Amino acid sequence: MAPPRVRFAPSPTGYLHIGGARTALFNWLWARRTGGKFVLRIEDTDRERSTQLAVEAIIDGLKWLGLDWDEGPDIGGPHPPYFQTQRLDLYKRYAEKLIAEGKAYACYCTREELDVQRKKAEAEKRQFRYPGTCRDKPYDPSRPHVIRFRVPEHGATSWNDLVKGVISTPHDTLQDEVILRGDGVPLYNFGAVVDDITMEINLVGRGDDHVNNTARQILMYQALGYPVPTFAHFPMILGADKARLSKRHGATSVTAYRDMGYLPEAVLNYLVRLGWSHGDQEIFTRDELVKVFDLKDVGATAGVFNPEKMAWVNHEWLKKLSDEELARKALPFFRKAGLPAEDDAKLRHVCAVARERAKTFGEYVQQFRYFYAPPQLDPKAKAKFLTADNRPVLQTIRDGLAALPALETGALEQIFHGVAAARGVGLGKVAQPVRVALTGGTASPGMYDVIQILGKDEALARLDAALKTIP
RNA sequence: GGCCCGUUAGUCUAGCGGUCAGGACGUCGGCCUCUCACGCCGAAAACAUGGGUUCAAAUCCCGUACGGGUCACCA
Repeated sequence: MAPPRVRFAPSPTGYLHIGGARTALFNWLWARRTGGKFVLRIEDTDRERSTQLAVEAIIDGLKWLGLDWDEGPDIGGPHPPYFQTQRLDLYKRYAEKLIAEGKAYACYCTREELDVQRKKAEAEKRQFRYPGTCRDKPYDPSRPHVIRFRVPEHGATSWNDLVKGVISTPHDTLQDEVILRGDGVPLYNFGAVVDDITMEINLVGRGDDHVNNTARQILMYQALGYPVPTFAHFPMILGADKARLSKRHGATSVTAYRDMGYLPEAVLNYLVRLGWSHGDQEIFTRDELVKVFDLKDVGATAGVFNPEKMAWVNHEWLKKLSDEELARKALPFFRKAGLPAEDDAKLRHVCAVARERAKTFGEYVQQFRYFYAPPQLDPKAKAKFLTADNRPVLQTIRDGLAALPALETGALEQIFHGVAAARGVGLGKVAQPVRVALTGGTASPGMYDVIQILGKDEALARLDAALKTIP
């Protein structure tokens, strides 16, 4: 069998959506797995909504995820161009071929006329379908017209969907749909078919929402005299309320997750598990996926996007990175928050303690900004721990620290344990007041780490500041 | 509403006629412990429903309910 040629064909009407990213991922994986080709095509025939900005956003998103294409915009390929609006003559040629063979025809009905009929049908609670008014009218290119595809009136078209099995669509649910607008721009079903034919796409993997387009497209392949590709329809991604995932469910763009401090490996990993599985395995590297991914293992049921699990996956990936990698990747997030972080030993130490405690770089900044900015004193923590009773504890720790030549863990241990022993209390009684003084709150990494990260001067300054708040 | 697709714990899923229905996120409890987190141990939690077929059904068939998709000179 010829190596698969698959494609991702987004319409540039917005950013790269989570759902689109997964569609791209499944196609990409299949191509990489089988040694096939992955083609990127921009379906920009909706001129009202398509923008150059969106094209760039989508390309950015794909690149960030590491989903590289073998043919497409900016790199070209054997079947250019890769923007539909630059292929208009092609659609026209194919449409004329259909007209010449009586498989398509010009329709002179105006939008207004059709709207009237549609309204009437609606009023009568009838299903409106184009009645074939112009089916047998002679072709007069000089009159304003659209081109309609002639659909067989009887019978049904079926195909064996790679993920859903056999699906059949009765022809009487179809209509002679418009394939070319008055201005010569193709409609989705026709444009996609002509492009998939000319780009030699032999496996079409796309979202579930295209199932109802498939029969008409198959009819077009047949009318045009080309082999019908294999189809695979991936289940939808839903929001928590089981409605199709949309903005109101929260962040749905891939780049939003990038900006929140997710790793592309993690986003990919989470997405691939939504609708696909490989035994009990949860964490996959890209290379592993390329080895084991199979379209046959894609499930048929829609899945709910679960941000908590995605965060968990990201955490798993973050935990694998070295302190150096972590620091390098986290740096921009601290900077963006206006914090004076540098790619230095301090940041590496911050990341070392953050690694087990935060799931995204966004959380790194949120949870550990006190390493780079004055602590925000939590009133409840202050009331409980920055008390007159604890003054001697803070003072002793402060003096012990001040006398220390270097902030070695062993030395810090000695100070803290010494104070605890002298007062006959547990370490917690000593550490908590200090923690509040140093970080502003009652939850933080271990005290020795915190002190080492802050450095002697800053630690002393914060202890002094805390002592001043105690009457 | 017509047509199409789907239905295993709150969520993602394994299962492909005989399993104590497995794993993961989340939740709860415990251990560890200077707090938090990590880690480890443990718990609760699912085959939508009614009929068939079969010695045997989460697995096959039909109905019902529920959910989703789609019905444009959008994609």
